[in-house]
Amino acid sequence: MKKNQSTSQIFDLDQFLPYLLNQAAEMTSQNFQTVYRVEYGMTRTQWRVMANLGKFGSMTAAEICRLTFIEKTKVSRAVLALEEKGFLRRVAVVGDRRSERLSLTPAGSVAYQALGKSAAAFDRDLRKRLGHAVADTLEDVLRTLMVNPEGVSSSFP
Amino acid sequence: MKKNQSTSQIFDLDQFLPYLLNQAAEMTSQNFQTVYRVEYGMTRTQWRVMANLGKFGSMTAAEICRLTFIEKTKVSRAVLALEEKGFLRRVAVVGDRRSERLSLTPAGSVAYQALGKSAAAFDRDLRKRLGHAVADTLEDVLRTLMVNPEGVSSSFP
DNA sequence: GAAATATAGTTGCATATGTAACAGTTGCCA
DNA sequence: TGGCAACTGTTACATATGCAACTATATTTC
Repeated sequence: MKKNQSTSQIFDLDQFLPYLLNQAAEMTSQNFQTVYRVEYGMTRTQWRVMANLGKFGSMTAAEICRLTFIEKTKVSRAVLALEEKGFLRRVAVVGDRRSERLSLTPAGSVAYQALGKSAAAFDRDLRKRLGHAVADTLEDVLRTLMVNPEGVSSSFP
Repeated sequence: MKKNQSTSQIFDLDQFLPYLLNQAAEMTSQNFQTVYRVEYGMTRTQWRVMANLGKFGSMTAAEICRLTFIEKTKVSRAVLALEEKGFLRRVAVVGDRRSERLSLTPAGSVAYQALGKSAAAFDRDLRKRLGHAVADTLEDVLRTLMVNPEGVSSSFP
């Protein structure tokens, strides 16, 4: 691998936040993936949807979209898949026949608890490797970022 | 959206680093995506590969994999696509006939410069929205994380 | 209160991706 | 040397995803 000296650097990848975040996300997710995949035949999207339902109890698909930044078609299909596995149920929303309130079934909750336990163990392991100070800082910053999403998706390009 | 009080929380999504990183990555990447997609018909993977070649001048596919945590088949296909667009060329490595040294063609460099310019603008915009202090902290931590990947992919599960 | 506009969610189709299996090459070491 | 393990990169096939278009329902606006 040879460093490129020729071009005047307008742009340095190492400072590009979306890129850094992608790397980090990929790096940290890659191993946990095998847990929900081999044990429950779930995809990342399905796990993410399940985790949100586990946390919030019940939500509509649109709420999941807004909260997770996952595309609505991806959510739609994840919901269908989770329903077919018997992990999720839909209940009509009174007063709005467009949307449905989603929640985990008992079986879904059991799976969520089990996965959650693995996830917690994975997270502890990860934090140990990163160092607790770094991990805590990272968590704070990411949470700040999550809390202020308003501007992020607005004006570009 | 109704908060779930019933289950004793073994696991809180808000503290799960891989999840937070995924959200953040998705959130920040979503808009920039349209730039390389509509202007060059490129995918995220292709852009990531190109950006690395732009930065490092020349690398093998395996080096890209190690550096970016992108799967080798994904890299393989991105390389093929970039080659077909005329953005990338392969040169045999002397002394090892398994691998090829990859680099951008002049056309590829031009595209990279243009995308880099857009990316830099996007990043400035993002940092402004996050606040510079937060953005700088985030960058530092992510870079720290990148520099110490050794442990991350090792022991779990 | 009718028409225009916005929203929730799904579907069709092309494309991208993941996993496993593979071919070819190299390194090791007995 | 020979043979086995490790490595680089590609391919096959099933699955997941992205985008646009669509249905159905709500909301706004005049």
